[in-house]
Amino acid sequence: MREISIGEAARQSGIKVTTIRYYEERGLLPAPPRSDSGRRMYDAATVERLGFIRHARDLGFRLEDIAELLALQGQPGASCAPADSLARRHLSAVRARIAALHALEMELERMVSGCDHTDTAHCRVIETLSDHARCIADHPAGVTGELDTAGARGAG
Amino acid sequence: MREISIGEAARQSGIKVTTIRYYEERGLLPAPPRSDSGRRMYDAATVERLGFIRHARDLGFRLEDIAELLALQGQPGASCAPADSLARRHLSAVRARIAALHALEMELERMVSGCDHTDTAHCRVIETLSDHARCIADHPAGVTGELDTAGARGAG
DNA sequence: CCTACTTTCTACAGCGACTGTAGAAGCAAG
DNA sequence: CTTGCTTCTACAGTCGCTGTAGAAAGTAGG
Repeated sequence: MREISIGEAARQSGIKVTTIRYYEERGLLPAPPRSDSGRRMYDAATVERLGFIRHARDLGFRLEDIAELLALQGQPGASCAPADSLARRHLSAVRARIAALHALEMELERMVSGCDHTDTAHCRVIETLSDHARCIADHPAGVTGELDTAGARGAG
Repeated sequence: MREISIGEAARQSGIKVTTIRYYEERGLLPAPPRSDSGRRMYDAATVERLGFIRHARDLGFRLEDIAELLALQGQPGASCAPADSLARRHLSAVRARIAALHALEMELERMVSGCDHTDTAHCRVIETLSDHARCIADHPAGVTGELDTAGARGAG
């Protein structure tokens, strides 16, 4: 199974053609050999690598971190401490994000459940937003802003 | 208290000067009158409006939705159904996001807890990523990709 | 008045991870 | 040959800002 086209690689990995090219540009994939007419020709190993990337992306890792994980994967003798540490840091970020979203969830719940659906002059939603008394806005969680796009991938 | 400078408005609302200008550009704020030398002069009502925006942003509403909420706020007789519906949709998005992040959290937990810290050849983290057997990657939650930046604001 | 510092102004580039567009070329089938 | 799909490059757009550059205007102290 040599000579896999970019379209075929996309089908096998579940990553779009344009995204594959983007990963190459960002250094996550080596520049592959080209056909006479200039088309990218991939091998099975590269498609494997794409699977690794997809899985890591689905877990919300950033491309920069994925590059590091790929590098670690390539050195079979090295300590796995960096990979472990990276994953743990990411887990912390995910948890912080969940906590922050829980706070939002609660305030949003209070907002919509308290609305009696008459008109905007008495709308709880508008009222809540207009009233900037202290609420989550004043202690905006310890979220570092790191984790943002996890899980937002389309189902293809 | 007429003639509030942009810097003063920023201080009072907790929104940065550059962000206020950005909101104006995006149509969330009306273009304010200018001083002789061309500087923006705000009034108390606009600072109130900024407070509304900040609160809504802290709750994770998108600027486009905030513009709609602001418009609704401005028509005291209108039905609050659109605002209510918007808030409910947003709450659903937040919940979906939490669910997706919970799935990530669990897989990340399995990953880091199973790692025995020897070397990358046996690292559970690397292994898990390399093995693209079915997992969350294959049923990537019903997250629409809508909600992403909520709560990621700095503590200023 | 002069200097130094701060604020404000405009306009544009950059972030992250893509997605979409435009226009050209290659390739396979009818 | 034509049609239609794939691939190519290069660049703009998404979202909600943030940062930069360079200029002008304001404020405080000497």
